[in-house]
Amino acid sequence: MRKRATAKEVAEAAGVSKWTVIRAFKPGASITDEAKRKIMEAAEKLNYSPNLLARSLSTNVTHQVAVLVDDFANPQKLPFLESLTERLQAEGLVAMLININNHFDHVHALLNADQRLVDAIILLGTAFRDETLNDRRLGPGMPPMFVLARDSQIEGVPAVVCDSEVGLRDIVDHLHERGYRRPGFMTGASALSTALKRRHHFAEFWRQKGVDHIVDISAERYSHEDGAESARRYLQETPASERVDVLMCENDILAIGAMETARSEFGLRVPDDIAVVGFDNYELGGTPAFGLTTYEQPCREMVDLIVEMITGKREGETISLPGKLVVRSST
Amino acid sequence: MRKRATAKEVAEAAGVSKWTVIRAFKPGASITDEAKRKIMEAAEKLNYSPNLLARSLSTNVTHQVAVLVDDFANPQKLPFLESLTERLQAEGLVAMLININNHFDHVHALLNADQRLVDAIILLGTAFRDETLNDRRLGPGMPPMFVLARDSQIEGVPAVVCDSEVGLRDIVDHLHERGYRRPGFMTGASALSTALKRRHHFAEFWRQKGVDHIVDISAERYSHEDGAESARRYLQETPASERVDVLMCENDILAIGAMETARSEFGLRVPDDIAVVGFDNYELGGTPAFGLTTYEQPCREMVDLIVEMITGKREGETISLPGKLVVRSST
DNA sequence: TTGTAAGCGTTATCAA
DNA sequence: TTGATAACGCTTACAA
Repeated sequence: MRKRATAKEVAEAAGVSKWTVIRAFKPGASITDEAKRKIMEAAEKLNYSPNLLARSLSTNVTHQVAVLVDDFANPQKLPFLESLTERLQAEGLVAMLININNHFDHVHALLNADQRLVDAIILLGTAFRDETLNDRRLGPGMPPMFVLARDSQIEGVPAVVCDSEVGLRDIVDHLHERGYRRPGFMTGASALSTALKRRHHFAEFWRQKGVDHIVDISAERYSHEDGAESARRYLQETPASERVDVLMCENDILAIGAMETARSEFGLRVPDDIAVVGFDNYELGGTPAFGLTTYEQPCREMVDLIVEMITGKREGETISLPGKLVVRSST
Repeated sequence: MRKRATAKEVAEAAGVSKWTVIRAFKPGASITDEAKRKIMEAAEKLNYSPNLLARSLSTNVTHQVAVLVDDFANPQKLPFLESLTERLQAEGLVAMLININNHFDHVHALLNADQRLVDAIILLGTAFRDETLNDRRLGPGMPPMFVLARDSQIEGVPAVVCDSEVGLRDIVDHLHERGYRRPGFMTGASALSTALKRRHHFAEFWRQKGVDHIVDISAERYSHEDGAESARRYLQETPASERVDVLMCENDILAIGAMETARSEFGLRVPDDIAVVGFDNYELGGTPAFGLTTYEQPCREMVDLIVEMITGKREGETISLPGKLVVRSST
């Protein structure tokens, strides 16, 4: 077991008390330059740095934030993780990445984060069932929770999301203008509130344009294989004349899977035979091979807001940010 | 500030001493069933669970592992993060995700992990400069380090990597058999040892087949835009008759960028006019649009090995695992 | 089996 | 400015 130098040892080496050493490492503390110099010298020699664990035990602040993720198939997670860690670290916080996929019990993950005294818990786009938070194992004293990139109607849990209402209106406006009139909607896991909400807005805006019928297609999960598979099923069982002329998919990965199947297995031209729209603006959707029309989430701004809430620079509240319609060749 | 119940409070509620409470929460401890029952009851009522921070301070074991990542542009990071967190959590460990991109000082990240007393540090595919570890700020008592998915010739730092020698031999054998004779190699950041090594093996195996000249193309970073840009430059300044007939790219993302540019901007057919090979077997490379021939890293096995080393179930040593050639339509 | 004392390395608070 | 005391919540070792 490695051994770290302690403040006490540095104190002895520098000929002061350990409390003076502590002060030397505390930004605004009152200490003479001379004492500080001696201490820093001894500290460097002994390779001392404060033990953050002990500090946390005293202060009850860990500067750790748990980030719960359940869906690693969505490449959109990566830019979110990048921005999030970057912004957190800039605030002196560090992210504990917690995988809550099927293998793990969500409640257990929350309890574990609690036992580690994290300063906050972020649910990053997780398919969290609202009931989870009502589990009796979860006491009242949990760390503050925040939802990022997924709707939360959980009372008292602030969420920062991309405004699906504005987004879908923009999309439907665009599609209608382009002349599409037989829309379909592909969901990834339709039991989730986010999916339902997007589906709802999509239908609603089409209704306002006089289009009442939306074809529903559902994929199991948010992977391009599942997108491909559900598109395949739909195209197989639907004669060409009755097919949708535009397929809106809940995210880019599903859209790419659907688009690829339509093209390679059914010989359909995109967008002439069938147009495809995604959501998220995943990087590769923009390559010429796909040219996917999509809606871009304001990832950086969303992360900024969440981190401001966590650090207390901003009141915790649910915020919807508008994104940006990105029109490409698939529509 | 929220208040957690302590062992002492539970002890009072259950009418025992706090040490008995501790024992009730310690797996193999000697305690009567009756006492344990009473304690668990009181604990549940008070919503008590052990404070892991305090435990760590005493035991000097945090069950936390720092995972350093610098390149979030590579979607391959996601499956690695997924497997890694899954395996670590199965062992009762949790991952601290630390972003060490340009904005952050690598040495500082290491020191911070050290101050948090992490049990180990994993460098996940990071472009770590070997000098970093020689920084004088880094004392001898750092937590054990491990390199995952990138070569490390750092003394005493075990690495688990995909064997690039075997991989490149398989690739070159395949390409030669297909009749390609004018190979090119695209690196993402050629100063890195991994890139140099792959490039070296690629050239070496071609030499064994009697092909001595390799065209070098270098991209700035590992993004599909950079892959596209460097392919564009090369194709612009090279007459069709002198071009490579196969382009091996250091990873799939570069390959996809290059392939797309060749097709959409230069009207080249893949693989007839130019074949393209990637490395990693990134999920979307397999879609019909790309059909990218690539080499698959044994992600799960690699993670398994690293975690076994971390938990001490296996001696720490550098291990190269063979991957799997995945032949698709791009060659 | 259970209780006691000492210690982990810090911080907060107060006295000097 | 500095030193001392108590506390954070747990673990280990030992005694009852």
